[in-house]
Amino acid sequence: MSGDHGVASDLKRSDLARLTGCNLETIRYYEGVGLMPDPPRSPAGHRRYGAAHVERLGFIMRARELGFTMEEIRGLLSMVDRGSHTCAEVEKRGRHHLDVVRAKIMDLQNIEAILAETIAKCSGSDSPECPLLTVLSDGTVGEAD
Amino acid sequence: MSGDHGVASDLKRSDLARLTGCNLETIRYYEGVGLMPDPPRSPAGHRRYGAAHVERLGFIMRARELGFTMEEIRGLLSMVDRGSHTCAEVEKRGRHHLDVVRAKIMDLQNIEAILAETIAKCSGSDSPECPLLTVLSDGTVGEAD
DNA sequence: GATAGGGTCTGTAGCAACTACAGGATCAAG
DNA sequence: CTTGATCCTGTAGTTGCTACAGACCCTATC
Repeated sequence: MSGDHGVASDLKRSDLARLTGCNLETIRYYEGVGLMPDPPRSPAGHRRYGAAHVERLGFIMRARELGFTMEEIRGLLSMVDRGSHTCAEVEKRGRHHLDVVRAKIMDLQNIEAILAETIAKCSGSDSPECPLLTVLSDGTVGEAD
Repeated sequence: MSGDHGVASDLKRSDLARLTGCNLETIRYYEGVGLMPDPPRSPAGHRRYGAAHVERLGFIMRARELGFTMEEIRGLLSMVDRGSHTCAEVEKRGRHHLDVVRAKIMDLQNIEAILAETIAKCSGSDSPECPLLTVLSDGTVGEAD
């Protein structure tokens, strides 16, 4: 090997998958939807990746972990690709996403409260009477305790 | 009209949709996947619903609002249909679902914390330097403040 | 009785965001 | 040179709907 500098620049798809933790097939999917660039190919047509691909896929995966949608990621990446990004714009998009995340948390907390409250009233017996079924049947939450 | 008793028992699909707030097409979908029974038909083949259908669809929609999956709802409904349900069993399933909901909340709260912490460091300027982009590029959260 | 406009019927395609397979080509080791 | 692993492509499946096309039917009006 000539010059082992951390990340080699002749990676197979499976190498990229292993290095990033991304699913093998998902790499091809991201290529198909335009999030990852079409990589160079070996003479036999096999994809060859380099350090830049590792970085880009890492970016995508971290964005996914933070719950960004593919459209949002596409937007962020294309700004960066064009070099036209500013902290102000990125922050704006980040805040929007944060709002969405907070809204989802609140939805789930509502659900959590109703479930917890209802289940707390369950007898756990063999009776067919069940507060949870009542809530589902009637929509009556927290009434007539 | 002969005897207007609250909910008529000769409802069209659009009536059922209106009464339950369910989307028109979704009713057909629930029928297709077996959550709703095949309703009786008018001579011309049009679906005719009654009070029992309104109740059942209401059950399904409330369960969906609480985040139950279709498989979970299918399980609950088939227990009730067979009359083989007990509060103990329903509670067990409810608690399992509650665990899932709580896990989702925790995931989202993690995301929320990282996003909020990172965005708080944004300058909001026209500079291309951006803490959020740094996090996405490097995965370095909350380091070197 | 004819017609215009709605509603209903069926099957099917589309959405997000992947994941998994089938069937063939290619590579790397023994 | 053969074997098994990996790679290639295209396509279908997942969850839970939603929406459309094109054909039928129902009701009201003239």
